[in-house]
Amino acid sequence: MTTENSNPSYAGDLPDRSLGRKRNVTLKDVAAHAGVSKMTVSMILGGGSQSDRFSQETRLKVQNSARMLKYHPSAVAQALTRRRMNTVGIVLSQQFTSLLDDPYICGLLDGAMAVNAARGQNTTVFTAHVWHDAERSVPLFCDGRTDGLIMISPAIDSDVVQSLLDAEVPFVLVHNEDPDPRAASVSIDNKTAMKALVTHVLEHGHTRLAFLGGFPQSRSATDRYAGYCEAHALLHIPINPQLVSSLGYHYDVGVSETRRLMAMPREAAPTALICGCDKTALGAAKVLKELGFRIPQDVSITGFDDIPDAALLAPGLTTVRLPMKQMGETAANLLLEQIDRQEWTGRREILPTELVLRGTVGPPSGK
Amino acid sequence: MTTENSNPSYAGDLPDRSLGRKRNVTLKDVAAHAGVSKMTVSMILGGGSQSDRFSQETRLKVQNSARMLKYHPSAVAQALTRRRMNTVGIVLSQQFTSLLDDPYICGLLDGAMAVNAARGQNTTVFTAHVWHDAERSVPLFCDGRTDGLIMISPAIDSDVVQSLLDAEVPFVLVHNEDPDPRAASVSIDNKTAMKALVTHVLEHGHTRLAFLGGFPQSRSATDRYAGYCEAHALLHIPINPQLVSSLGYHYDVGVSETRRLMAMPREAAPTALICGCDKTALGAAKVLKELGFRIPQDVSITGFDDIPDAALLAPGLTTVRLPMKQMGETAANLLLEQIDRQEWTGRREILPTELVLRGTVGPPSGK
DNA sequence: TGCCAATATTGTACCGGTAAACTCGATCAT
DNA sequence: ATGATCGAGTTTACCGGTACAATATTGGCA
Repeated sequence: MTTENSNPSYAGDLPDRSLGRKRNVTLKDVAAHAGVSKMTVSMILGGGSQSDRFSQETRLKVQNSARMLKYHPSAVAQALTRRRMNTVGIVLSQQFTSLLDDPYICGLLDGAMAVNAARGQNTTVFTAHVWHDAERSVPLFCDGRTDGLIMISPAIDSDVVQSLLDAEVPFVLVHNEDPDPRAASVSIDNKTAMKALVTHVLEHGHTRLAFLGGFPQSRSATDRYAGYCEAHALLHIPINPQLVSSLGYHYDVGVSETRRLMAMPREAAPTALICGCDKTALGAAKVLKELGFRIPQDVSITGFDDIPDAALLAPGLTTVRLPMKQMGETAANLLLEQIDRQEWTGRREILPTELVLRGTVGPPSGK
Repeated sequence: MTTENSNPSYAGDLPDRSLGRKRNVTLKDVAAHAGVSKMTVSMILGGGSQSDRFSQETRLKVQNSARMLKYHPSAVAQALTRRRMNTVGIVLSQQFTSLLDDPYICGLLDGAMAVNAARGQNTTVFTAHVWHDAERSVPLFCDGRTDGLIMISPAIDSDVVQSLLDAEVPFVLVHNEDPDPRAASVSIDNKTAMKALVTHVLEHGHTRLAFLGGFPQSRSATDRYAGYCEAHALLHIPINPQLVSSLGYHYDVGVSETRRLMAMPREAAPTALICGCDKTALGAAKVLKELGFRIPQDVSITGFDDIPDAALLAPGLTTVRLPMKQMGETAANLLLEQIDRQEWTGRREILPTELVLRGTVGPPSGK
């Protein structure tokens, strides 16, 4: 008799007559509906070992009520007590539209998300429209909506880094040109990669290799240039400064520089074009074809990045593949470790790249 | 004398000796440091009209303390009381990597984010890896970390939509093939767009237009096909079913179908290729060139979407531009309206597209 | 002198959860 | 018989903020 009167005082489906605000179903509602206390519900639905402590009967009662009322726990309330949102933020320094020019970022995001998911963390992505404006973006990063950040950007205002450091928010810099040594970071080894690529070209017998580099302010650009130089030094081949430029990573640069270079007298013109990135290479290839040069019979050409279009070029572009996915994974692991251990490291990871040999490099013409 | 002893009992810079957990600076800390109550701090830092009620002196004192202690309000705690996170979630149905194949999504994101920012809302982006798995993703959407959602996907499991509806989470479907009528949605007018494009081609005098469409399960594909048909009907030109296929929106489909079509006898082969999307058109164009057909002198060709590569084709691809940015803006506005008014509409917005006439359409050869 | 309004500030009760200690009856070993 | 242990929940006190009502303090004015 006494055991029969469960759900005694619950009023039934309340249609929420508080006109204005929307009321969510809370633990308390479920508790009332099931005729138990809040804690009981919390522990049972919270899952894990906690729910073993309750009788089968109670457990079912609670689970039923939760289902009936369509209860969803509030991540916000949970985060408040647990001091943990179980969410990692990824910050992009660009608008999404310009992601199009930086396709590898997507691979990076996928890698990071996969690791987060595997470790039970959610991922959210922000873009810092007003990147330079620390006032605007930093609060967003420090307000507890994420437990840590993966910051993807070649350049970050030192103010922002300082704020993050001050706020003791765990974070990892990815693809940063010159990361703050106090922060964890993940980068690639531009110099070694370019050195290997240029060596590969030199070994085909070329001696006049043009270099269409990025802006000299950019660390990655100078590193790549250093790789170009080292490869030449290694094989004792002199560099002709006239063949070296540093006008940025753009399709149009490939176009204009190639026009300039190929207008040089036959015996001075380069027989190979080392482009700072694939987009430049694509621009260069287009001009080469227009001018009637065959690739690689007349002129060899290389890129850097391995964007999707690189494989579609005919012949396929010989280039360097960046380990995007692996960078994302490394960053996520590095971050989650910091979060779990509650200690900030300045560890710097530098990942190796991979040479992708396709069809745009061959021996120089006449050999 | 009495006014002089402010900050009486505050202990100074506490180095947080609670070993384990990280303690954030809270309102209480600032209050103690400034020698006022929590409420005073909350109201002053909360800004707006509230802070006028306090004396200049108190205000400065509080602001100073906040700055010294590097106080950042907890978005989580604020959200709990305000019942509002001031954050809009954008859900992508794909991995980021495949964003590369869908460049227009980026424009969409930018448009939505711009509106959100202008209306004082933050934006966060999720991807639903396990899209079909409602169990996994729905909790994330209903747990209060966002105030509403913009769901970008051609197809959404009806379970998910139902859950969202049940949870009374405001949301807008974007780019959805066949949106639930109870939900707000933003789409484009595929049929009208394709009709205009095909009419444009027919008006050049073509009579054999191949159609390389998407899968017939997809609403957008059937709509585009309907546009193709209507244009023919309007100009009283019969359709040859042999020239129509529906093998999906892929580069490779463009390649293989074009090979098939152009192998037909001269007087049966199409003089124009209407491709379901730009990628297909790019594949088709490549084959056409390989086979020695000139565009548009021998064969005309059209795309759909206006991806960046479309403009780089030589000659530039005649295609249809989707109003990506505007879609994002519309979606965001629709969503924020729902959030503000706390009422869910099933309003459906259908946005017009724009014809982009470049160089791949001309009169059929022989005319 | 005393009362009211305006000014400046504080106390209290939540928001929706969770950790940890506590209750209460039943079972168990001694 | 008797305290100890155990099973099955419940109570209390927060987490870090905000809304609202309550409380000093001051000055003006009849």
